[in-house]
Amino acid sequence: MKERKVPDVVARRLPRYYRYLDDLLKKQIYRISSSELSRKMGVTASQIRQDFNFFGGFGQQGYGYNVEMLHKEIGAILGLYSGRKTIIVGAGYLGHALANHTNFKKRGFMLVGVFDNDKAKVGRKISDLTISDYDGIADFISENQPDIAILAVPRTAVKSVAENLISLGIKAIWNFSYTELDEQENVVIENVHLSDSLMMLSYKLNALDD
Amino acid sequence: MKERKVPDVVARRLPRYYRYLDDLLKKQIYRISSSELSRKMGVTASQIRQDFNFFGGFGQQGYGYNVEMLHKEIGAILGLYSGRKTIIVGAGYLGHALANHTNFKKRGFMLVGVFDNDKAKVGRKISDLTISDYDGIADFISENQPDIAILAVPRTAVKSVAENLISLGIKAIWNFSYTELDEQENVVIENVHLSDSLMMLSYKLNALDD
DNA sequence: TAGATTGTTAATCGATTAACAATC
DNA sequence: TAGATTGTTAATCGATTAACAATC
Repeated sequence: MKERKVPDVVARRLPRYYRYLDDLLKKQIYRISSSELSRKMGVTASQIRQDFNFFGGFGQQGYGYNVEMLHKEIGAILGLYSGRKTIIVGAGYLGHALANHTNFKKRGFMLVGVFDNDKAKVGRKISDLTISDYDGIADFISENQPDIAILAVPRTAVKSVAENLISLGIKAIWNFSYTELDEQENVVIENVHLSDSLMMLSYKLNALDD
Repeated sequence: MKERKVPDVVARRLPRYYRYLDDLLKKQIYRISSSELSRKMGVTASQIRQDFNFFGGFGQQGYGYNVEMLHKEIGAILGLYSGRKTIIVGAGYLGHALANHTNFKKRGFMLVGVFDNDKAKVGRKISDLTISDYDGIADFISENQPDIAILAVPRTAVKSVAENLISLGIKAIWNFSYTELDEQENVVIENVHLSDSLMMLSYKLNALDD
């Protein structure tokens, strides 16, 4: 039951633990030891125990970990299943892909709106929602109070859209544009750089021949 | 001019350096010191110099770094601009989004084919390519010898498609499905877990209120 | 109880930062 | 040359691993 600040490196491992626990539940495995899990995940049992103990003792000596309980605890730490209202801004291919991302609902996020400034798109269906005009987003936000905005807009629009959303009360931005948004007081920014990932793949591919 | 093995943590910083150098060139800045760059990027100058020196001395005492040269060197380390032939498997929204990803071409990857097993999609245009039938992929690969495959297929199909592609000679897989592909001898796998990123955002949002 | 496995402390390893001599 | 800034070594810091006592 530690109160030390959680190192970033530990926090960033949580989603992966969560996925593996998901998997175990799907396979109806309800109990696991740190050493079994370490074999599955390719990390050390020591690291697993250290990591979990940043958040308190989830295990039991002589027994191991209860998968359901651990899954629930880590889900809670990650803030899942709290029904965060989420909107998507930008209904291009990426916006569509993200709207249809099934894990989304499964993780307890509530998609409540999709917006685009292209009048031709407004009114069309995306997943089970209707695309709304970006012009009306201020009213929508003040009425529905969503927390999270997913930005799938062209890079030229990102900065101004982000500023607008933040001024309207959005608390977290998941940004898929190449343009990196800077950290801000009281707003969570998560920049996804798909091209970084592709460059790493390329790097590893290059290294393969050495 | 070191020959030490490059730590993973250093390699994973390269794409970010590359992006910042891109930016500098766009702003017509052709010379920069480690301390200026450190201010821009929010890292220490020491780290920047250490990182670059894993790959050899790119700078000049008393002067700093030549941005164009550094950009080119890091690009080469990342294996960019080598015209790697790339195919996309799965022409859903995500496949479309990735095909239209402009950075893609800009980084020197050549998109040479898009495949889907849905006959209704075959023949349609995506970016400047025509969607081909997945049934013909073996012939295509043996003829064109692409290196990289981007997998944007449903999770149920990932494992079998990946195995098939590898057996046909694909050297690298950029996998967007939830199902994680395991490392393999002589094949580069890069798993993109979008939901991990969303979970981290959620975690940080949760932590905001503490 | 005996066996198993955690929680936690201590040891090791590696990464980051600081400092400065080399040199453009 | 004098000033600036790198490349690199040494010091510090933090993360990972090992070990084991606590305990279910």
